[in-house]
Amino acid sequence: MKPRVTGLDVARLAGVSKSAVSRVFTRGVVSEDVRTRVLEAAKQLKYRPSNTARSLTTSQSKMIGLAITQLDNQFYPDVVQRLSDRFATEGYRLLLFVTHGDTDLDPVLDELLGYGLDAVILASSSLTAEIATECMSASVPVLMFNSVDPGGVVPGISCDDKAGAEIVADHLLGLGHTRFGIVTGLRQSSSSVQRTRAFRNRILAAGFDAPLERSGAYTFDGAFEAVSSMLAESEPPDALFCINDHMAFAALQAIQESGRTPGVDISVVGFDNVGISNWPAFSLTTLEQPLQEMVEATVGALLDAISGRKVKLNSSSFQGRLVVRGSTRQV
Amino acid sequence: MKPRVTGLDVARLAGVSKSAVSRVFTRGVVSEDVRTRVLEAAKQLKYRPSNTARSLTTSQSKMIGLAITQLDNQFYPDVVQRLSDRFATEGYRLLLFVTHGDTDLDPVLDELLGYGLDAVILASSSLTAEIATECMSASVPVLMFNSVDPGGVVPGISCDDKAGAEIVADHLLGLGHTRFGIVTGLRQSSSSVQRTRAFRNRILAAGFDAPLERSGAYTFDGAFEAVSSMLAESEPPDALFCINDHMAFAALQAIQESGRTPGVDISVVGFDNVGISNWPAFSLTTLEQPLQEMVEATVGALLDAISGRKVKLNSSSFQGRLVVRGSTRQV
DNA sequence: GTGAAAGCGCTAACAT
DNA sequence: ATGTTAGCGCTTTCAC
Repeated sequence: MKPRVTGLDVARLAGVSKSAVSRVFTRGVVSEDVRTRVLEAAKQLKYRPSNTARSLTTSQSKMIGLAITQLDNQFYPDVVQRLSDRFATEGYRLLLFVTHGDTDLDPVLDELLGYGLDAVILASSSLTAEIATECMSASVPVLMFNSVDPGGVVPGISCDDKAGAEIVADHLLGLGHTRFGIVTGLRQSSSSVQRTRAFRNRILAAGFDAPLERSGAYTFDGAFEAVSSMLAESEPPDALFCINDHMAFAALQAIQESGRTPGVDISVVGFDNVGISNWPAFSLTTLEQPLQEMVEATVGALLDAISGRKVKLNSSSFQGRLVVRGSTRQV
Repeated sequence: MKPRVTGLDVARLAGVSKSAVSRVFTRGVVSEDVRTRVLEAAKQLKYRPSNTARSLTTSQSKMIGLAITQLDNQFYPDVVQRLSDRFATEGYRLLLFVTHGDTDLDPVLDELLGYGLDAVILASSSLTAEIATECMSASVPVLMFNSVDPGGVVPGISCDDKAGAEIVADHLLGLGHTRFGIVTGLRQSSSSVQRTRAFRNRILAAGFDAPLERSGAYTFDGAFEAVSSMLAESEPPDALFCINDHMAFAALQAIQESGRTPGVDISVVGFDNVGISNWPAFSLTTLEQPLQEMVEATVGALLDAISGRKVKLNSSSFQGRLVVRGSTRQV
């Protein structure tokens, strides 16, 4: 239980003042002489400035809050990884708030605000609006990731769901499919709603029956169930659009289990292009989200907001691209 | 840019002193009357104690550092999720340090120590020893997760690799297999080394040739390559032990691509029992790590260390159990 | 039970 | 360029 090494210790050893030490570690103006002496003393003492104390004076914690769900959907670990990487190079770290459907929001809120985060990213489809407005009123920059605020007040970075779903529909239509099904996510999820609507409209506009719709609730089991039930219909779809890859994997397996072959008897398209989509076992045709671009935009926007360069964040959406693999009928 | 609401603001509104407010929010001794008035004022002002300021006085940040790699291996997101959940209920949050093979350690180290973390968990096979000793010398409790320090100085929570690998070997032996292969991880990874050694020894002890060994470098592609090359041998193995599930999935697919059927022509066993192991597409026989127990132990130990109840942490390992599925030959 | 005062380790004016 | 000073928002003796 040795007492913490403080800036004062370093100052004394280097024969300078506290402020000199501070300046060295904040890239302030210092003579080369002092700098080296301080650095030397610091190394000797193994001194590191306390981020906590620094936060108190600068009111910059160098921490970004990340609220996220569903780490079993590979899309999210990927998001975490990339956000963490980009922010790390900017000197920020992510403080994690993994939420569940049944998480009570209030305490989380208290915490979020209590930690003095420099910004908050909401990458979970639920619990967004409430927390977001609280953050905004506490003037903490907030951004939604991969979903958009229906109320239009919380800025968000997302994929162009409408355009993406239309590309998917067009692809399926182009393949000559005639009976469509769609596996949706959660009702409160903007992306699920958008993608579903856009897909449906496109199919209708092409003169076909409205797609069969079933919710997979964003879970593997839910989607498996949904697809199995669709396949049991008298006239099952010959083309399936799954709102995300995670559920598409379930679809693929439900189809196989029913004795059909994906890409032959029935086409399946996902959304995200997560890492395992290209595994031979799946070879999933999917609409790729430009994840790195989205992350880049998120980091950029938040950094702007933190530095005060740009007070008001605005939403932006990015265009995905279709990655055609074996799960859709070959022409 | 409204100024932060401070405890003093609440005190004034409630007509009490700063200390009274503090006591209310730290479960100190306060009269019921004061408590309600303070709470009332706090709510009205939307006051939350600053965790930063609190940290400075208490030297408890309520944050745990988590260093981790390989978020594309589902095992780790699962670890993150569970650790986050358990710690959250104890009032702690995880600060994330996602590292890569090429990450430069020094800056990460500075940060780790700078943030004033209450404890650190090292769940990445690399970069462990160096950081760990630094933490220990700064008297920050450290624990390795899912790997053990070869030097024996850093305490760790892990699965009993030796026992696990032996169970796997025995199972394969019991199935009547005769030619074995093993897909290893990284040389610097203790679990890889332990599992490999124990498996090999068991096979040798049973009177068979030493297993073919190939490194998959913990990556999908690496493992795919490794297995493909094994299958191209003149006498390919009829049973494969993959050091972890992530690589076992690659093995399964490499086998399929070679025209063979896992569970029929060749048995495959993994290690971890990650969420997708039971997906029909894989149906992977695997040695399940008692993850929740391990997490429980980690949280418990760290909490003890933080509170000072127990100064010296010790290592412990947990017994896994074999989950038999379709990827191994049916008897 | 409550308030006053000291101080956690740092940064940022302000002097010099 | 460097040192002095005054806090940042909180907890915690210490008196009362």
